[in-house]
Amino acid sequence: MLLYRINNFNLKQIADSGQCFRMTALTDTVFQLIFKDHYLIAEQMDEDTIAFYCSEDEFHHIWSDYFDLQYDYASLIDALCSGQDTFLAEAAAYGKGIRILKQDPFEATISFIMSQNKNIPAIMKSIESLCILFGEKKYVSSTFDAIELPVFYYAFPTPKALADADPLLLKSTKAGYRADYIKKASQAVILSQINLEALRSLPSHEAVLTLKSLYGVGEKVANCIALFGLHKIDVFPVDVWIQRIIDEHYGSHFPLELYHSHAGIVQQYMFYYKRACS
DNA sequence: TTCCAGGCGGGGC
DNA sequence: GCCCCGCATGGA
Repeated sequence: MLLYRINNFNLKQIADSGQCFRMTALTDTVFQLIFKDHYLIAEQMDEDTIAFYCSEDEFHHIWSDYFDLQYDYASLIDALCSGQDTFLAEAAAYGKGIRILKQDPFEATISFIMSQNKNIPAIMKSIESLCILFGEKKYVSSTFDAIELPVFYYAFPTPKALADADPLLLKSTKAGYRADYIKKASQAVILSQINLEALRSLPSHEAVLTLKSLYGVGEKVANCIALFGLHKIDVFPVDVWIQRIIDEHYGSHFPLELYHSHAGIVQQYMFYYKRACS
């Protein structure tokens, strides 16, 4: 176990922010998280202290980067809270513990294809079902005082597992019409028609354009993959919630140019605040 | 029960 | 380019 002091980091807000679908609450303050084939339990000890139940080595090599611990969120929040935009000031103050996770690009691709036209609880169920049916079963080796760990968990499926998936079994995850999108996107990865890792080195708009070449990936899903799977924090995904905010608070035009390099983080505060308060 | 959900592809203009 | 429709299915 490793105690880490950091500001602007709230596990519950991150888990509820709709950017990842495999982080769940075990208690009010304890959360479990699966990233690729890694399993983590973390606990919010107080506002500025997190307990990571893993080795120091695993923390430094995996979770420190995954949670974006190096980025200075405080400066951004201070700027938003003291700015002219009252809606954004409220949103940033409300969601000040959110961080943009550095998720796996393939996992983000499949997860956000699955997400289309579903609500967040339904997405989480479908993703978990997908992992149980097509992911590798892993066993948890560590034990911790006072926290009861599951005996095993399922890693996110590999591209090959989903490319070869039986269509009926895939549809049993409640993927519905998205099942075909998931299978074709996975096949594109297997056949090297797209190299998701290589997109990291491209400018955001080119990465988004390439992602949209996947069948079933449109503007919104491509933006989410870029933001959460490639950590392109300048992209600004517009879903029905964000569109509603823009219509209600900005006269149907959001001044994106004011936020350029970190528009994706701003978007997350807006999304989280609007959903929590509706 | 009805409406809505982190939308997309396709077809008609 | 824009608009509209159908799509599967669970949550609220």
